[in-house]
Amino acid sequence: MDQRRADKIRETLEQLIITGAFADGERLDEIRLSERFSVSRTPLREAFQMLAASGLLELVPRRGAYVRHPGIIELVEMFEVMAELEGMCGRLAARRLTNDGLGAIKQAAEDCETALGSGNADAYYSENERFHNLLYEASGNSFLAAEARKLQRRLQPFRRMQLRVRGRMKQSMDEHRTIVAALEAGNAGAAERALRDHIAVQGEKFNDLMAQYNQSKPKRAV
Amino acid sequence: MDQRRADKIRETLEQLIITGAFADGERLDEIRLSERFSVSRTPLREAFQMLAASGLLELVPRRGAYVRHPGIIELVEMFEVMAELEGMCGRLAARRLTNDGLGAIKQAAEDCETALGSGNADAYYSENERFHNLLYEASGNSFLAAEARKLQRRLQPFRRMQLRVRGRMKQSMDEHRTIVAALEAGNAGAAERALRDHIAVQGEKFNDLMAQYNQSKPKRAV
DNA sequence: ACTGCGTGTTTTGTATACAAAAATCTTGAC
DNA sequence: GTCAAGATTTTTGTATACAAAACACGCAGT
Repeated sequence: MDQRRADKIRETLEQLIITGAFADGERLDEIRLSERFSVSRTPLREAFQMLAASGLLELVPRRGAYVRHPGIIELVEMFEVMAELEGMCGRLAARRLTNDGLGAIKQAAEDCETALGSGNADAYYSENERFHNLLYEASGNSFLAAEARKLQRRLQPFRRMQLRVRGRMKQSMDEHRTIVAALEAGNAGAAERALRDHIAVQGEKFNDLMAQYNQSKPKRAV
Repeated sequence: MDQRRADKIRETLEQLIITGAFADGERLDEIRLSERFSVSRTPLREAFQMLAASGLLELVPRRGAYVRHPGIIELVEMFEVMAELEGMCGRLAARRLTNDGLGAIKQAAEDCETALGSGNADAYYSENERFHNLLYEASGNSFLAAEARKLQRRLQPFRRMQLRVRGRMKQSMDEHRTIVAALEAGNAGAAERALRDHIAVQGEKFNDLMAQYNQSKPKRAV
C-alpha cells in the first residue's frame, strides 16, 4: 500500500487545514481537489481517511468531508491532556534518565537559550520542539512518547502562536531551567509539576490570546 | 463517504485481529479477504487504513498490510499511560462532578457489585466498563474522555483476560469503593491515586499472567 | 405564497481496469 | 550444485467506470 501520492496529499492538506486555508466547517470537494492535485479520487480519499483519523476532518457518510478546526473549548481540553502527558514524561524521565539522555536534553535547552538570545522565534520554536521530543523519549515509554508527539503535532500551530505573547519566550526558558534542574536532581515530583505547569500555562496564555483575537470567528454549521 | 461496508469490514477485521484469529505479523491478502467478504478491494483498503490508524495493522508501502499485535513491553507501556489518563479523569472528576454524575457512578459501582455477587464475569466486565466510561465523562474534558475510551478499547481484551486472575474481581471491587469514596469526598488527590493504582495493578497482574502463559509466542518477522 | 412530490443533477461509495513495483521462478554460467 | 540475471507472475497503487444515495429544482395542488 504505497501512500506515495496519498501521503503527499495528506501532508499538503494537513498544512492547508492547519494554516487555515480551509475554513472550519468547509466541505472538501473530492473532484475539485483531485483535479487540483492531478490525481484520481482514490488517493485523495485515502488522504481523507488519514486526516479524519487524526481529527482534522470529519467524514460524514454519503455527505462528504468537512474541515474540523478545534474550537476554543476543545483546544483547552487538549492542552490539559498535553500537560498531563508531559508531566508524566517528566516524572518517568527523572527516574529513568541516563547520563547521555540528560546530556542531550541539557544541550537542547542550551540551544533554546542561544535561539532566545538571537531573538529568532522560529529557531526557538524548533529547538524547543527538540527539547520536548527528547524528553518524551527519555520517559522510557515508547507508547507514551508516540502519543505525546501526536498531540504535540496537533497543537503545534497554537503553541507557536502563543510564543508571540510578550515575554513568553523568556518565561518558557526559565521553566526549562526548572525542568532540567528537577531532572538532574532525579526529583520525579518536581519534574512532573514543572512540566505540567509549563504546558498548562501555554493553554492559559493561549486562552487569553484567543479571547481578544477571536471575536468574530464564524462557527461551522453541523 | 459512506463507510457502510468499509466500516463493517473494519469491525470484523478488528475482532479477528483482537481475538487472535490472525497471528502477529501475518500479512493480510487484499484479494483473498475481498473475496471472503464479497467486496472489492476498495472498501477493504479503507478498512486497512482505519485499522492502521488505530495501530492494529502496519501498512508497509508496496508490501502489504501486516497484523501488529502489541508485544508485552508495549502493553505494559499502554497500561502505564492508561493509568495516568484514568488518574487524571479521577482528579478532574473529583472537582467537577455534579450530583447527578456522582449518582450515576455510584449506581454503576453497585451494578458491578451485583454482577460480582452473581459470579458472572462477563456481566462484571461490562458493568465495570460502564463505570469507567462514566468516570471519563465526569472529568468534564471531552477530549480526555475520548482518548481514554480509545485506549480502553484497545486494552479491552487484555483487561478482560486479567479479570480471570484469582481474587482479582473482588479486589477490583474494593478499589472501586475507594474511588467512589474519594469522588464523594471531592478529594482530587485521593481519586487520582486510587484510579492510577487501580489500572496500574492491572498492568502488573497482566504482566504476571503473561510471564507464565506466553512462553513460546512466536515473534513476527519485521 | 407555501408545501409536497417527482425528476434531473451532483456527489459519494464501490467495482473494475490498468500501471508499476515486488516477489517468484527459470535458465544459464561457473 | 550454487548463484545470478532475466523473464514471469503476483500484488500493490492509481485511474476510471458504474451504482446509488443525497441534493436541487420545478411543478402541481391547496
